[in-house]
Amino acid sequence: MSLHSTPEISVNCGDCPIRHRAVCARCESDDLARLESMKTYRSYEAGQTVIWAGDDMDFVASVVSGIATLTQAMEDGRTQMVGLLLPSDFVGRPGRARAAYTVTATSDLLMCCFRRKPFEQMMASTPSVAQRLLEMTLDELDAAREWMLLLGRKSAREKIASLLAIIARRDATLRLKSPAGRMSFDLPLTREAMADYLGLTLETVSRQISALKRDGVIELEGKRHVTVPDFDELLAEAGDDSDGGALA
Amino acid sequence: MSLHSTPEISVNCGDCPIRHRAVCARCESDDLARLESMKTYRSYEAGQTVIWAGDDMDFVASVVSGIATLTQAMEDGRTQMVGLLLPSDFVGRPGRARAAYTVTATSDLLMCCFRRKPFEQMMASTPSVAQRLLEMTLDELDAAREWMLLLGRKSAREKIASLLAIIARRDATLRLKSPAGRMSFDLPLTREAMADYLGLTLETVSRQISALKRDGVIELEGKRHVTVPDFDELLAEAGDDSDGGALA
DNA sequence: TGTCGACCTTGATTTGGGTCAAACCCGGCC
DNA sequence: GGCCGGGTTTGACCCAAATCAAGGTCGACA
Repeated sequence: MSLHSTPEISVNCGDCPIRHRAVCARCESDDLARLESMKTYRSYEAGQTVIWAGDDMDFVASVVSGIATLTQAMEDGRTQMVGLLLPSDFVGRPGRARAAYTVTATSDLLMCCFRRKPFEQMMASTPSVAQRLLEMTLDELDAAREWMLLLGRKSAREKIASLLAIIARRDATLRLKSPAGRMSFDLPLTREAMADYLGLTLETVSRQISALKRDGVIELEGKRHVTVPDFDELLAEAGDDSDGGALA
Repeated sequence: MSLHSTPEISVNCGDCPIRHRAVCARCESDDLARLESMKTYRSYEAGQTVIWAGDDMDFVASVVSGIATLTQAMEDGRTQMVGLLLPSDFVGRPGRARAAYTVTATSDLLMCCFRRKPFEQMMASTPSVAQRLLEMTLDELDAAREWMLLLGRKSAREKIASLLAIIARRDATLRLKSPAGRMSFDLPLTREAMADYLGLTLETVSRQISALKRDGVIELEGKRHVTVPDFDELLAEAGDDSDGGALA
């Protein structure tokens, strides 16, 4: 759709900010050169749809910067977010042309896209790419299972606390700190997107955020900036203390 | 725990019923020989726990026959099933010793176990094993995402209909038929296990099954044998007609 | 043959979160 | 400055599913 390619951007893979975490993390210089020959950057504005579920996709991609979501919808319009894509996360499935989920840019988004066919050939011949992708997929599966516990068994308040803990933890990781004590961060999602993530309505999300604020579990500046006075208390509210909950 | 090894069983891999679907599906005869040197069979009785979340696991395994579940629990006892393991499904994660989920045998269960270390070495050196495992993991991730939509957005009646459709579809696959028209099958799960799968209570499961029966969407003989007069009607009740919903 | 214990069903009641509706906040733009 | 619109909050009410509480069914086993 209305994507505007940005051929002017052309980072050298060696300088790429996601070099050490993305699907290419284990590649040596000759593999990188091969990847470089099949890559293109594409950028999307906040709110734009990257691909619609059911559409054909002639590429697979890594998120370089920004945030995207994977969502699934029922015919009557109910939607559920099934993936939250952060920098270094992988989009698309080698061997499958048709997109299974709708991908939407939640913030401004830059993706590093690889043409499908050459990428698939490389997967077959270069074990390091397949091995890295396996590792990333196993991590995503763990995160999906954590998320299933949240969707199936947690209360609205626990769901909100869990989401805030996930975001706080990720934010800490980016700043190379460990999550503890007093922390503050911006919410990268609207109330509606949070509701889609958590299997709630946006009104319930709003009410529970207000309740957590009233109870002193969080503080708010504006609608998007959150301060957590005590991370452990937030974890207790989330229903899992000593938890290694993953991200996307 | 109280697992009784069954060294007497020692199927030749070539004759194995899951030979063409399991993690070894793509192996040639020399790879198979190598796998054979690291494998042991273990069997469990219905109801036995195979591994507790948090325990160390010195093996990875394939389900040969029977059904097992992966479940996750909160401290207060709430539990959510996060995986349903059918013959050919893989258990464990290469590179990780500590089990992330509790694995329980739902029926009598036979597993083909590979010692971790040799299996991991083989993963590194034999691309066909890693590639097959990647494919299986991607399928599981798709199934997990389908399941997330179910948990987050479907009504109790839709959840039950979805589960019945999944079981019916799997059963048809095993009999090499395509799911359509009148079908009948046994439920491999208790009401409680279904509730854990669907994020419901067992009372709600029971009530909704009764309601579907009352409405003629299903017929019951005893408590476990189900007949679906019209598979398309069941799919409509599940909230997704033209759906390719995967299994485990 | 009786009874024990899983497993399941059904009823009465409660409640958490959904729905509907109104209003607020705030940045952008005329 | 006033208006507009997306995002958000809050309130009143309702309903689907949870909870609490009996009972029923049936196979196993003494």
